[in-house]
Amino acid sequence: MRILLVEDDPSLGEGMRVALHREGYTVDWLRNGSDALAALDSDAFSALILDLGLPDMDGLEVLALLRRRHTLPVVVLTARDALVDRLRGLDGGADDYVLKPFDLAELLARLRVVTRRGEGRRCAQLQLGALVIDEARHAVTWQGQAISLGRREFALLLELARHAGQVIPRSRLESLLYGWDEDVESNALEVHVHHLRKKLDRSLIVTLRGIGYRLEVPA
Amino acid sequence: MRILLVEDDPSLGEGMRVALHREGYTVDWLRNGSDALAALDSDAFSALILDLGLPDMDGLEVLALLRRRHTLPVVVLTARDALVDRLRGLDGGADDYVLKPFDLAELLARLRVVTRRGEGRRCAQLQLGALVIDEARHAVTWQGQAISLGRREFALLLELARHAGQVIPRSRLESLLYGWDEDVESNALEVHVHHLRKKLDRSLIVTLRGIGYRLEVPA
DNA sequence: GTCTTGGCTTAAGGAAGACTTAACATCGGC
DNA sequence: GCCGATGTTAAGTCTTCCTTAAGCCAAGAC
Repeated sequence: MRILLVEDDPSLGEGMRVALHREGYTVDWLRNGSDALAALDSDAFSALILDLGLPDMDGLEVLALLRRRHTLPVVVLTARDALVDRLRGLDGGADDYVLKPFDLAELLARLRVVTRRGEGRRCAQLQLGALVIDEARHAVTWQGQAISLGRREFALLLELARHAGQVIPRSRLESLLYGWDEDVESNALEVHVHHLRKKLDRSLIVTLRGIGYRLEVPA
Repeated sequence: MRILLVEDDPSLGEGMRVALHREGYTVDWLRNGSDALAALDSDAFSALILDLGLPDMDGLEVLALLRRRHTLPVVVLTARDALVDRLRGLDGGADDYVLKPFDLAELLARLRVVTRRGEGRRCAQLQLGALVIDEARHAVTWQGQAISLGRREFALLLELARHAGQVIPRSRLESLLYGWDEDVESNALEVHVHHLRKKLDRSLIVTLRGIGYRLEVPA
C-alpha cells in the first residue's frame, strides 16, 4: 500500500515516514501543495495524508483541486482547533481528521479505517448475450435498447434468466407470480410469456410442451 | 435517511434526537445494546450512532456483534479520553468517533462524512447532471437555480440521489421518512414525490409501479 | 386425416396503484 | 400564542398493468 504524505515540518514528517514505513506502507513524502497535486496525478496512491498548513497553498485548496479528479481516501492533519475549520475540512472532502499534536498510533488507526473500504462493490447485473438485466435498477436492456417491463413480466424474465438454459416447470413460474395457494386457473402466465417474446425476441423463450419454459442461452 | 441512536442518557439522547430530526433524519432512539442489536437486524438504517457506555453491555461488544453481519456506518460516542479506548473503537469497526462533550454540529458533520463513504463519494456536494445537492448546507440547485425544499422533500431527494439509477423500494422510502412504529397509511410519500417533480423536473423521478422509485441519472 | 390437448394471440374489462389537488394539521420562529 | 411554512390526510381522477376470455393454431395420438 502506497501512501502520499504531505507535510512541511521536517521532524514531524520524518517521524511519520518512519512510523508508516514500519507499518508496511510505502511512503512518498512531499513538502508542499503543488508538488503534491502533481504527484497525485500519477494515480498510484492508496491514500493521502495531508497537512493543512503548507508553505505554498492552503491544504483545503489542495483538497478541493484533488477532489475534482480523484476519490482517494484523505486524512487531514491540522493544528487549527476551530470547529468551523474542522467542519469545512470534513465537508470539503476529507475522510478523516487528526488534530495536532497527535499520537502516531491514532493516525495509523484512522488510516486503517479510511483505507479499508472500497471492497465489496458488486454490480448485480445479469448478462446473457444481447440481454442485460439490472436487478438493482429494475431495468432490462435488449440489444442496447432499454425495454420497459411490468412487475410480473420482470419477475418472470428474471427467474428464467437466473436459470438460463434450464427448463422451469410451469408450476414453479405460476407460484412465483402468485402465491402458492391462490390459484389462477387462466392463461395469465402464457400471456406474460407472450408479451416478453414480443418485446424481446420470439425465439428467446422456448416452450416445452406440457412441462414449462426455458430461456435460450446465446451461442 | 434513517439513523439508529443508541444512548442511555435521557437528556443527551433527547437533544440529539431533536437535532437529528431537525436535519431531516428519521431517528430511532434506543437505550441499550441488546435492543439495538435486535433493531439492526431489520436492515433499515443508514447509520448508527453508538454510545460506548451502555447499561447492559459494552458498546464495543455491540459493535463487534454488528460487524459480523453488517457494514453499516458507525459513529461512536465516548466519554473516555484514553487513547487506547479510541483506538480500540476505530479498529473494532467504528467509522468515526466523537468525544463527549461534543458539539452537535461536529457530530452532524462526521455523520455526513461517514454516510457518504459507502457510495465512494468524498465530497459533501453531490452532483448529478443539472442537479446539485449540498448535503451540509441543505441546499439544492437545479440547472443553476436554487430550489427550496422542505426537510422531508430534501431527505427523499437525497436518498434517491445517493442511489441514483437504482430502484428504491417504497417500503424503504417510507421507513426512511417515518420510523417503523409510526406507520403512515396515507399517500404522503407520493405527495412529496409529486412536489419534487414539480419543483425539479417531471421526468427526473421514475415510478416503478408496485415497486418504488428511481432517480434517473443524466445521460 | 381428424381429434384432442395444450399453447398462442388478441383485445377488452377491471382493479390496484399512482397522481393531483385542496383542505386540514402540526411545527417552529417570532 | 400567533402566523407562516411544512407535512399529512383525504377524495377524486387517471393510468398502467394484470387478468380474463374466446378463438385460433400446432403438435401428437389415434
